[in-house]
Amino acid sequence: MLNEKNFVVSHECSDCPIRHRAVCARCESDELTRLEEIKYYRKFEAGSHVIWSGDRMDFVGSVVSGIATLTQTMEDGRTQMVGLLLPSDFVGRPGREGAAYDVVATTDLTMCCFRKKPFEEMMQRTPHIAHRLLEMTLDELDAAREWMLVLGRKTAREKIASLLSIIARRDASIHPGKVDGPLVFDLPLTREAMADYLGLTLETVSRQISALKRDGVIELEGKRHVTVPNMGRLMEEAGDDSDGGMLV
Amino acid sequence: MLNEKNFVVSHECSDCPIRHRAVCARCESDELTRLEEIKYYRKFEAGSHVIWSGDRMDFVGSVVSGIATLTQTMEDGRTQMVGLLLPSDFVGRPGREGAAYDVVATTDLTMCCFRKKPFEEMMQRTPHIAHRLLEMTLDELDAAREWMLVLGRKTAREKIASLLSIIARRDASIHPGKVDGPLVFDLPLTREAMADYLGLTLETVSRQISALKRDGVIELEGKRHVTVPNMGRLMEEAGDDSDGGMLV
DNA sequence: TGGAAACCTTGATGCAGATCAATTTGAAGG
DNA sequence: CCTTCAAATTGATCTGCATCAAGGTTTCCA
Repeated sequence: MLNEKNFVVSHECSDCPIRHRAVCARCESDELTRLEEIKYYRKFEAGSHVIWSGDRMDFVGSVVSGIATLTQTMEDGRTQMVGLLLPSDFVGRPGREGAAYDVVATTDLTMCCFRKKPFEEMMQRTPHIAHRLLEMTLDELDAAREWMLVLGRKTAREKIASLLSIIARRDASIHPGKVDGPLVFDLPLTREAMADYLGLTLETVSRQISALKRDGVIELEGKRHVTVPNMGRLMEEAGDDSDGGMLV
Repeated sequence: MLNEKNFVVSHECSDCPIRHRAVCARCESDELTRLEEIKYYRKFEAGSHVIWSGDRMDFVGSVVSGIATLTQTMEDGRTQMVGLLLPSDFVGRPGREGAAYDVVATTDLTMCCFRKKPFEEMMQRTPHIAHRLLEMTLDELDAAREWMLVLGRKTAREKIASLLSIIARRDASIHPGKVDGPLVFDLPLTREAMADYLGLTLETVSRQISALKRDGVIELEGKRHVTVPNMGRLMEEAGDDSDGGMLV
């Protein structure tokens, strides 16, 4: 299971986002080397579980490519997505034994992982890694709380617009350049997964997407390919105050 | 405004929860002394703002007594509570300039504060403080995500039961002893504040509380004084899987 | 090339919770 | 003790989303 250790990349590494987002913002190169020693890659098929809620979780890591979701489920089967993991997002709970949620790959997924024990030891030795993790956890907390407003107070149409707006902005930040003009992207989620994120049913999601399309807020080609001709308009529909912060 | 600095207490201090919950789990006494030097107390009247969303926030701290809430508001006035601060809870975002939410005292409130700058410097010098903060932030993240399930997927009755169950458990952990038997506490929130937490209207909150009372799940004396004769029953009503974790 | 399975759309109907509207309760202050 | 005002309750009605149901599309594999 835990194989592919000692994967070596150059220190200018660009294939592993954890270097930039999670850990190595200000790393010295010998720290990088130590990280390389405990680093390995894992691949998951679309639909498979990365980890089950409650299971022992012996790694931390970040998404290299693909999409994963964090979900909670009640005994009777009602489920709520509590997080969306896009490339460069971090997963893991340093200092915690078990996983708190199901982590599911919704597309084929590659993750860059570090075994938890040595990662935690490295955290002890290099304080700025702990700071970077605190930073990231605060970001996630902000995103979760922003999402509480969406779940608690927004209408179905606003919820859909909020989700599209998040995905559009995330996508735009991954493929930079082309600052203005229409945004184009593919929805990485099924209607059902969107419903689980938004606290709706898949039928309502479908209807509201059709409505936004009918009203010219978005254009759809097939079921997944979206064009947003006017991002400002979409954000108005989401009920966001003007340019708002990054979610998720 | 920022006065009462250099408040001095003995190192066996029991009046300031930050010592135990936030910072000083494993402090050496000279670190405690340094903390004493930047520590001060602030009092707020019921209904007043501790901080406004977006304002510069130059302190961190923890609740000594009273209740505060974290809320977000949309332009049209819809509001969603995103956190509930009970005694011993920590507020503050080390490394962040501004406040992300309104923090409002819902009862008279006393906070134990540390000026942010020196607090952050102390964090640099004493790694276990950073670890403790990461720990606490992960707890808050869990609570926020647990609450996303409540907001997105639970019925009004389940939402009320969930909130009562959180408050009951928090209250029980503050006043320990009396392990079993009925739990008794006072609701620290108005019906409207509960509605803002639960994504409901105050009328629905009132109706569902009446219903839980009618069905014998809780007993009410006046509008605020609650007795829970059977905690297990309340948690069933909340839809929680058996004994579940601590929220908030 | 055809058939199955997964995914999506659209329609009809029902209901939980919102909204609108009176009262009632209870605490604070004169 | 009476007045006042915020907080809470309760009722009547409305509506947005869920639910139930019936196709339609796309993908993939035989």
